[in-house]
Amino acid sequence: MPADPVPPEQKEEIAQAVRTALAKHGYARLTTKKVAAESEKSEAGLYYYYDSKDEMIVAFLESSVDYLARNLDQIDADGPEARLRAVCDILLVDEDDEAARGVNIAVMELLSHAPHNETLRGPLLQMEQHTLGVIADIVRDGVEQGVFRDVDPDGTAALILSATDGYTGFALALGMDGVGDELRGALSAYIDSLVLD
Amino acid sequence: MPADPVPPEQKEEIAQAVRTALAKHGYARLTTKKVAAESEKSEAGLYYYYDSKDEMIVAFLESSVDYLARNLDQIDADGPEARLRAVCDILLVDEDDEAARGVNIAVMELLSHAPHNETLRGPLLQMEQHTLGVIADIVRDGVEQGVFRDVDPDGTAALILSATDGYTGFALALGMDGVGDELRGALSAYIDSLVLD
DNA sequence: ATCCGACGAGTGAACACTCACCTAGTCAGA
DNA sequence: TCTGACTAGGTGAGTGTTCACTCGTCGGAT
Repeated sequence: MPADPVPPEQKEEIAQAVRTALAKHGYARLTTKKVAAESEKSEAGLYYYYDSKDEMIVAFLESSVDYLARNLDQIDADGPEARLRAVCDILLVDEDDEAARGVNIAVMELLSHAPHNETLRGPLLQMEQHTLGVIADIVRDGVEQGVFRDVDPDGTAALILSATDGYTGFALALGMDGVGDELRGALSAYIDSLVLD
Repeated sequence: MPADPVPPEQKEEIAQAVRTALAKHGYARLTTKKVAAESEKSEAGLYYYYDSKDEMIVAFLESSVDYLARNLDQIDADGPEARLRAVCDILLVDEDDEAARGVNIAVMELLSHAPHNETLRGPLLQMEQHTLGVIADIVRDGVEQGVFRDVDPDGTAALILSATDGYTGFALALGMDGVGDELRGALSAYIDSLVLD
C-alpha cells in the first residue's frame, strides 16, 4: 500500500507512459494494461507505486503542469509585447508537432472530464490559473509601462488563454488544417491592437 | 437489425436521454444502462432503434448540431456589428444555465474524443465549420460595407470560435467563476477594435 | 535471512450487446 | 363477429469480454 512518496524517476517514467497511452487511445479507452505496455513495467508493477489508475493519471497531470509552468517561466524575451507573443507561441501548439499535439489533446480530454472527476480538478485548476496569471502579469506590466492601451489585464488573459485552449480543443482534435495559421494571424493582429502607437 | 431510418420522435427522445446522461456522468462513464435510465425505454429497447452505443451518441450529436445551427441562423439583429455580438452571446454559454452548460461540456467531451473515434468526427466537423462560416460571413459583410476595418474574415472567425469553445473547455469545466464575465468584456472590446471609427 | 521491487496469473464486477419472449394492434377469412 | 396469423415495439434475463485491481511468489541486493 504505497502512499509513500513515489521516487521522481519512477514517477516520471509512469507519467510518460500515461502520456503516450493517452495520446494514442484517449481517456475513455485508457487502460492500465495499455499504460504498462508503454512503460518498462508490468501492469502489476504500476500498482507497486500507485494505488489506482486515477493516481497514475494525476501523476501525468502534475508532470505536465510542471512542464508547462517551466516553459512559461523561462521566457526570456524583452518587453511586454515580445513576451506576450512568446506566450502565444508556446500555447498555440504546432499542428505538425506530433508529440506536443498528443499531450495537449490529452490535457483537453482530462479537462472535459474534470466536471465528473474531482481528483483531476485540482492540478488542472492550478495549471490554468498559473497560465492566466502569467499572461495577466505581462499585460499589466505593458499597461503600466505605457506600451499597451489601458485594457483589462484579466480579460485579455482570459481571451488569449481561451483562444489557445479552444484551438487545441476543436481544430487540433478535428484535424482542421489551416485554422492554426489563421488563428495565429488573428491573434497577432489582436496583440497589435493592444499596442499604443 | 435496424438501419431503417429511426422515427424522428424516437430519435429525439434517445438523443435527449444521451444528452442528460452525458451531462451527468461524462463520456468515459457513459453506459447504455444510464442512457436507458434517462429515457422511458429499457436498455434493450434502445437497441431496437440503434445497433450500437456509438450510433446513439451520434444521434445526440446530430440533434445538437441542428439545434446550434438553427440558433445561429435565426439571429435577427441588424448590421454586422450587432450580428457579431449576437453570435458571441449564443456561443458564450451562461455559467448559470445548467442545461446549456451540460450540453456544451458534453460536446467538448466528444470533441476531445474525436481523434480516437472516427464516427464522431463527421458531425463535429460539420458543426464547427458551419459556425466558422457564419462568423466569417458576418465579418466579410462588415468589411465590404465599411463597418469593420480590413481584417481577415477567416482569421477573425477562428479567433472568436476558439475563444468561445475554449471558454467552455476550461472555465466551465473547472467552474472558474468570473472568467466568463472577463471574457465577455474582452471579446466585446475586441469587436470594438474591429469597428472603424 | 530479509526485504525491496517486480511479475504472472488470477478475480469479481461492469459493460456492450443478444435472445427468447411478451403485448397490443391490424387485418383476412369463415 | 370471432379467430388466428402477422407485425411493430418492447423487455428481463442472460453472455462473453474487458477491466481495475490483488495475490502468492520470486530474483537479487544487503
